[in-house]
Amino acid sequence: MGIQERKEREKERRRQQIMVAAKRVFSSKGFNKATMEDIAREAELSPGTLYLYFMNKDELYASLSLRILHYLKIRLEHVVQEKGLTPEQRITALQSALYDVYEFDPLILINMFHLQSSETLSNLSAELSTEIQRLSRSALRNIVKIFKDGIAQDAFIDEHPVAMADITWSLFSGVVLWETSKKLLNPKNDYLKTTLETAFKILRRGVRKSV
Amino acid sequence: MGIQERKEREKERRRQQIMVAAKRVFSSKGFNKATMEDIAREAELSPGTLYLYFMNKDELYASLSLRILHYLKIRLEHVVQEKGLTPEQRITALQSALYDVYEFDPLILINMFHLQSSETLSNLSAELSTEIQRLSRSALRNIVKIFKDGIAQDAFIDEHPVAMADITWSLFSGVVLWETSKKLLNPKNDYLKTTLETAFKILRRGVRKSV
Amino acid sequence: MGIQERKEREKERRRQQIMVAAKRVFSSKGFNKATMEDIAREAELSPGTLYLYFMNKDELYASLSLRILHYLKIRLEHVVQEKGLTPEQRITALQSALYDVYEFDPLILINMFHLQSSETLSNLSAELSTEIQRLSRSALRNIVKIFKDGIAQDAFIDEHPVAMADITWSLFSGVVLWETSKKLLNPKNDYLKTTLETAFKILRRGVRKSV
Amino acid sequence: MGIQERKEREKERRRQQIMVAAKRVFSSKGFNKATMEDIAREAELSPGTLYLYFMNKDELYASLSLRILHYLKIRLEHVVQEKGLTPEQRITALQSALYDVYEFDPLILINMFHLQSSETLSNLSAELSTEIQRLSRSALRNIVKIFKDGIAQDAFIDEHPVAMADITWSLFSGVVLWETSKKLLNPKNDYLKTTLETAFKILRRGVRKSV
DNA sequence: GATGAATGAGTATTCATTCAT
DNA sequence: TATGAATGAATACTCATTCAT
Repeated sequence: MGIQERKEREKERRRQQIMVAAKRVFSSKGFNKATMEDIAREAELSPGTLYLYFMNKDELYASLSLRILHYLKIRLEHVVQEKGLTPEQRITALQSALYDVYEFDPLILINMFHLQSSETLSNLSAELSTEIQRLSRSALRNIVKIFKDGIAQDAFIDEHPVAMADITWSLFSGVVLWETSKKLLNPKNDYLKTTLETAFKILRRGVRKSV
Repeated sequence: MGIQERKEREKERRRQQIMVAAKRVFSSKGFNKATMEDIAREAELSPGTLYLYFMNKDELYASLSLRILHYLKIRLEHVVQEKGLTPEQRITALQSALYDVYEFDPLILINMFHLQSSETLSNLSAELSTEIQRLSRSALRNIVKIFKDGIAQDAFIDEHPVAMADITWSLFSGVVLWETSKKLLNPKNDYLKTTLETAFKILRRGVRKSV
Repeated sequence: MGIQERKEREKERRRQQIMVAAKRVFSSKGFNKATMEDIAREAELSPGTLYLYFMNKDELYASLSLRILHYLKIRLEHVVQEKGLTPEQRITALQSALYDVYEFDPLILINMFHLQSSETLSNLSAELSTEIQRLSRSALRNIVKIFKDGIAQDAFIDEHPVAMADITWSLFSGVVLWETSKKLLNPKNDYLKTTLETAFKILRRGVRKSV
Repeated sequence: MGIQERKEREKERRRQQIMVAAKRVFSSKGFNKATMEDIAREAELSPGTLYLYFMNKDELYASLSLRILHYLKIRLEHVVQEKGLTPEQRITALQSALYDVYEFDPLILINMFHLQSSETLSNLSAELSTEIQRLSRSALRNIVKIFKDGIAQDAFIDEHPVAMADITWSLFSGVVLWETSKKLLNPKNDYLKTTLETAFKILRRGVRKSV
């Protein structure tokens, strides 16, 4: 391992350390109320150091989304590559993958949904912004593939598969947002998992080609 | 018309004037970047005057959500009261009502979805917060009714109708958020309406009781 | 009674109404935290009306001092005019008069002490400012007289009587301020009356010409 | 000197720098009209920096009182510890100590008297508020001791020594307030020192046990 | 006279970011 | 690299005062 590479690794480790701290702080205080000093304290670093690894607060925030998008990408690739599944089984696998993504980092996922249509995108470096879009697209493409295959195998109705992927993703994020908000107001309300199951059950029935 | 009533009306007109201005400013700048002074300027009033009609920035913001929730409530009541519709037709009517709500005020609707799982709820006056919840619940109850009736008439599968209502609402908000965010990144992407149609088509098929 | 005079009286009555309200509000909130609207509400008038009777907040505040200074003036005149008192008895009568002034309006008296060396004097109308000084001087002159007489009758030591009057007034206001502040911190501490008695006892002994 | 200690010193120096500036500004403009920006400018610092050393405006203000109370405490300890003084000489030493305190910082002392019965106490940190009370009490206790000793030595009349200490302190603060306010109105009036001397002369005579 | 809605100048405080060490 | 003290721009909110009715 060259010295260059070692440095690279060390730098990456630091980035991770900061992101872990940022995740905790953003999750508990929300983006606006979380201060850079909060994050620095949580990471046991000084505020100045954060700026050696991230251009600004927005970019630090966005990098968290990146992390979960990475995980999403990988999980969806697995779903598509899994062998021997019927199209409907593959949707079930997709559902399960999405739920894993939710569990990987529930609060960041929700923040990410916020980020998507928000005021923050303009502050990001072009690089980061591109990367986020690349990952999102890759994820969506894999979902599209599931529907395409289903249609090709005459298992699914012949709707536009891109739209069907969008709908699936919308359904997932909508349920997560809505159930989370209900739970915020009333912590006893924890039906996310069963609601998600019912949602996908309806989805599967809705796209299934009846004979 | 008594003098009391006239004043009441005048006051309500002022509130509307401010809300219209606030809507424009919040829509174009987002909540955080919009300043009270921006809104005052847009409303051709002084900053102080805003505080005669709204306790603080959060409350002004939330009152915009209230307005659209009122509209939602009324629209959904109509859907439920409409005579002579089959359960599936009623879902179609629901879809169309929801789309109207979206058109009534697209940006505020989206902001409201954001608001739901956000940091802002604590600053609201108890009164306003209660009102928001009351309207949301009333809206949901009407959607539940559609599914209950459908099940009672043996037209829909026998899933928990509350969950089905949640899913419908999630589907709607998810599609609106997702399509809007795609459109933000690429303004040519305007598939919201058709995506929503496909989504509800799948939904109707998904809940339909096959013979 | 001419119409002019009736108007004059009506106006004076209104001023009193406002001053009573102002006294309550200033006493409970202090000068800075009391708003003109608070006072208007307490007086069951509109804010604008206050400005028909008082030039501004400072002047309204100062007029309260005026009221207590009037009372002080009258009380001290009585002390000096009372017949057949020895010089020491007259100091006792003075003490009792001052205590009455304190009771006439405890909080305003304290506020008045504040006013005297404060930032507020410049805003007052020349008229009001002059009046306040006129009354203060008249009060002090009467105290001076007591000491002058005592010296003339060879009952008091031959110190500068103006200084002795200043000291008496200082002693009174100092005790009131100090005991009040102690009572603020610990409401059970209510020794003002007895402390004042001891103070004047010492004063009498201090100025008495020993044989 | 450790690095820790050096930092501590540097920090204390900064606090002093700010307090010196604050004193100037508060003295010339009064509490309400002095802005934090004024003070920052006077201290040649930015407004934000002030908040690194003081929680808020009230606390900065109160810290000035603290400074003079420290001085008072030390001066009174000396008076009590001084050897070989008769009780009356000790009162004279007390008078001279109090006058030193006045000269140490005339305007802040006066502000402190104002503060005592004012609206400001609630905003202070518990810590600061406690410290102020602790110092005040310590000061008073030493004055009490002088009178107790005088009584014990049969030099002073047998009045309650706590009351006598309160009266002494009241006399001092009353004279300072009153003479200062007279001087404000008429700058030629500068009799504070002689009035204070007369006041203490009367006090000494008043508490002296005549044979 | 009386009103009270509207004004708008005024300010304490926060916090992302920088930069000398 | 890392620090953390210093920065200073930015802003929600208040309230004495005015003036059209």
